[in-house]
Amino acid sequence: MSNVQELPLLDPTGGQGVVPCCPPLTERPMSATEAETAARMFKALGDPVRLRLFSAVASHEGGEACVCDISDVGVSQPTVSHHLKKLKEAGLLTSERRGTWVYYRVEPSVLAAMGQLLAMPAAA
Amino acid sequence: MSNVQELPLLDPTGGQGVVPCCPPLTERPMSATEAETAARMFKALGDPVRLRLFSAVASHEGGEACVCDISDVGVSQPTVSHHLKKLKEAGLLTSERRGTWVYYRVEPSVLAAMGQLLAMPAAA
DNA sequence: AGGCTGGTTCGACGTGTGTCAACATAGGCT
DNA sequence: AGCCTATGTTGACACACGTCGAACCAGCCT
Repeated sequence: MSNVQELPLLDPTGGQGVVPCCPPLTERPMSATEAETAARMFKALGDPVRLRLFSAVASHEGGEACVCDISDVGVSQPTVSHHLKKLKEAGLLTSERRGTWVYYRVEPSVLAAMGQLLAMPAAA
Repeated sequence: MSNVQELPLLDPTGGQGVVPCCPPLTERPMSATEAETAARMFKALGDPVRLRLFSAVASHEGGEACVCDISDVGVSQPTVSHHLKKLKEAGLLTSERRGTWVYYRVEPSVLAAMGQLLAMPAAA
C-alpha cells in the first residue's frame, strides 16, 4: 500500500489527484476534513453544465472524448473550457492533448469513491 | 412557506420503488433537464457543512436526528438552520417538529437514486 | 403571565461562481 | 512564413452563496 495514487487530499493546484476518500455517508458522521474532501467532488458535479460535460465524457466510448464532441451544452466555448478545468481540478477528469484536439477522460476510481459514499447500508 | 418545488430526483410512479430521475452518468449524455435536476442534489451536498449535517442525520439511529444533536459543525446556529433548509429544499431531508425539538430525517429513496446515478458499468 | 430554551427568519456583508468577449497559445495546413 | 482551427487564459461583470448577529416564532417551564 504505497504506490498507486494514494493522495490523502486533492491538491487544488495540481488537479491530478485521485481520492479514495470516505466511508458511506450513512455509516457515521463525517469529520470536517472528510467533508471538505468529499464536498469538493459533489460541488464539481453541482453545476448542470459540468454534469452534462462529465456525463458526456463518461458515456463516450472508452470513457474518453474530444472537447469538440461534447462542447454543445448551450454555453460559450470559454465557459466549456472553464468547466472542464474545474472538473479536472476536482480530480474527476484528466486531459491529454493529441495533435490538434484535447481529449478528456474520466477518473474511474473517483467515480467509484463517490458511489461508495452514497451507498445505502443495505437496510441491515 | 408553500414551496412548490417538484420532487427533485424521483419519479413517484409505482409507489415506494426507487425510480431514479436519470440513468447512470456513464450510460449516455445527460439532457439539460436531467442535469438540472441532478445537479441540484449534488450542489446540495457540495458544501462541507451541509455534507456533515447530512451525514450526521443519515448516520443517526433511524436516520433521524434532532437539530440539537447535529448542530456542532463549527458554524453558528442560524447557519446550521440555513443549511438544513437547503438540504430540505433539495429533497434530501425532511423535518418534523415534535414538542420542543425539530427532527430531521433522510429521504432514503433520493439517496439511492443518487447512488444509481454514480453506478459504474462494471468497468467495461 | 412571564421567562427560558430550541429553531427559524431577516438583513446585511464579503466572497465565490458562472458567464462572456477578447486575447493568447498550440498545432496543422497551404 | 502565414493562416486557420481548436483550446485555454484573462478580465470583467452580475449574481448566487455562506456566514453572522439580531429579531422573531414555538413550546415548555415556573
